[in-house]
Amino acid sequence: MGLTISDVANSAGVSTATVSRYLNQPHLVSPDRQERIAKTIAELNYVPNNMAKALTTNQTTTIGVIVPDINNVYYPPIVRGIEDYLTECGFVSFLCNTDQNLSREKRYITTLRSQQVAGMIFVGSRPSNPSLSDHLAELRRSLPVLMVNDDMLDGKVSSIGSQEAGGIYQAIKYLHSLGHRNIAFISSSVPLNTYIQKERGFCHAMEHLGLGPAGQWIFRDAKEYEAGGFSAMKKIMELSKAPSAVVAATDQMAVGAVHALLEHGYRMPRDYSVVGYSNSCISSTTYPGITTIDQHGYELGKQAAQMLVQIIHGAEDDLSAHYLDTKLVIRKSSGFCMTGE
Amino acid sequence: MGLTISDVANSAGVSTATVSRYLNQPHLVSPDRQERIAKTIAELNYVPNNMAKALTTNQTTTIGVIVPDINNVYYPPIVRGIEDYLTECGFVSFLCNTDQNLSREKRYITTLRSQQVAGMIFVGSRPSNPSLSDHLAELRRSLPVLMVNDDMLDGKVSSIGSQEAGGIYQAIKYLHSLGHRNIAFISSSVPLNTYIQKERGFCHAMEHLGLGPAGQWIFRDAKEYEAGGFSAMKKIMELSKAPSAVVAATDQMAVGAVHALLEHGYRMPRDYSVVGYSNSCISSTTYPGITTIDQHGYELGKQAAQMLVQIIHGAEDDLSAHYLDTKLVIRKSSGFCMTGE
DNA sequence: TATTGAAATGTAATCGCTTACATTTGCTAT
DNA sequence: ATAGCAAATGTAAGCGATTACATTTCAATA
Repeated sequence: MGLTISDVANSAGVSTATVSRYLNQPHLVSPDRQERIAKTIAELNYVPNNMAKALTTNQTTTIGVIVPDINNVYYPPIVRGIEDYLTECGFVSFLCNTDQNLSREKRYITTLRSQQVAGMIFVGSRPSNPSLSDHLAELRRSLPVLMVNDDMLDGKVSSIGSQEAGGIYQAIKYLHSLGHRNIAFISSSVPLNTYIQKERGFCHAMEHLGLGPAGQWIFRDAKEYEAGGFSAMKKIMELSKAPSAVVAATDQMAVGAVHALLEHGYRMPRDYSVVGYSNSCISSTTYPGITTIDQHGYELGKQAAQMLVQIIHGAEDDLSAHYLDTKLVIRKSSGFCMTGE
Repeated sequence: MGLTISDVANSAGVSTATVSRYLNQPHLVSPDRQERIAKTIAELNYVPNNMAKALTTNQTTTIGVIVPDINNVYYPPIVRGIEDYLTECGFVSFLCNTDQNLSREKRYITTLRSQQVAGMIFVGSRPSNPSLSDHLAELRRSLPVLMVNDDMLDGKVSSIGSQEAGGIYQAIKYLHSLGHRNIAFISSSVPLNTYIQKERGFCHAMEHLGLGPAGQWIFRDAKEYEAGGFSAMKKIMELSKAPSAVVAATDQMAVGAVHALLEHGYRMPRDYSVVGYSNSCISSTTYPGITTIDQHGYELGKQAAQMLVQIIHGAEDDLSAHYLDTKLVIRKSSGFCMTGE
């Protein structure tokens, strides 16, 4: 505890500079001293003080990871992907939960800046009002920043995400191929870019397939998650012209919808087909398993970390936006349309 | 970017010492200078360099949080609880995933030590071979350390956990009250303390209730999680003397068991009652919802962080082990025993 | 008015490390 | 033998903060 580089230097009978070189550029140290220093370090159980190193070199190997809520099934795979890649590269990550609360986010940014983080990754869709993200564009001017699952600051902050609109399109096309024609979309009125994107994908798909106008089929609830899906589904069931299939903007909403259906005695996929989004763990643990659009969260996180590290190493053509393809995962909540028309 | 305290001092026409005092002990600075310094800091958007502070004061406000896998539904609530409390106290947390891999854990410990963390929290049950945790007892000698959900180093490292044996006892008592007499327990042969504890709770309960000997009713699978529960349940269904209820050591195993039952056409709670452990998100999103033992993960995390902060501030009667009470959460997977005997 | 002491401020050493620059060592080429 | 050079090592300044100690300020008291 509290050993310093000069303790090691003294013990090994060399100068601090030599120890430091051994630690950072071993090839500059003669083999015999390398051995002596190595032995001393092991004996003393010396661990370099990274604070001092950071202070001299003016750079750290810490990254801030800002996430709405690690408790939301959506994020753990992404965070895990980020962490795994960063660890591989010798970085450590600070985890911060904002609950989508702007002032919490700003407070964290200040804290992370004072920690001299080498960069920050913002995970999750952002408010659709772009000015609520101005501070990120500003931040980007002095620090490597990357956004995951939101590209709305295009041209200002690099990002990576999944093809959300495309994923929903995929879902609709799949349902269409099963014979479904009346397809509802469960979204939320919470003003986040992700809902806008997915609704857009829904509208495009419906219109391309000649199932439009799509607007009438979009149901937005003020709540997100299960509760939102549940009450949106209740409204849908009351419609005189009921759809045979429902796509939800998130797996959680899909779960809520499924519960509403089960509660009414409906069965899937006989009476309704339900499709979610993200292939989070809950879509496979529910009964029936929910068909969903896999957004490859873990991979998303890994690539995000990779991009950030590239930016940090200055080896990037700067601003870019990458998109991962989504993949349809078929489970038991969806099937052929049984509504004879 | 890169502003220092002397930039602020110059700008404000005071010495660095005064600025530093303003930042740390404002009452030592006259009101007029406070105002001037505040204004300068705001104008310049100065953020103190915590590396430098850490170096001089020889203490940081960072905590290492070591978790097996943030992607496992068991941990996010705990981590979130930890993070929330730490944030409240002005700390930041490093998140580290070990996958129960000892060398990963040790590597992280070294990294965290070099980051001069003020303390570490180890989340999750540890291997039942106590010598695999010797390094934690050792670590504790030079650093505040706390364990969550494992108390096997009693007397060496403080800990907080849930009453695992008691929780299982609660579950058995509940099933007994519903008329169940033949109750199986799904555990894992992975050598973790948590399984040992829970099996112990199971045996106690069964014997106290006169349902023993309990050993014959314990089914251990080599796998954990859904897969383990699934195959354990398959074996249970093959028994000539089938139980009417099953308790699983984790919610994931319970989910696996439920799937196995559904696959065989059994219905819950008519044919089988199933109970899980931890009240993780999946126990409420499955169908039917799974009766489970709530271990209050979020609260556990909060109190863990609180204990660690106390240890850091030296305000603790040192080594202690706290246990949160568990709570039975009844859902649709359990009910009266329907097996006429 | 001179003295005193508390309050406010400043000066400068220090934390542990890196690194530019200086020095030493040990060859090679003349 | 010796200049010349590369490799290995050492010396010491500096990173941005804190803080012990020194100094200044100024109001209260004699």
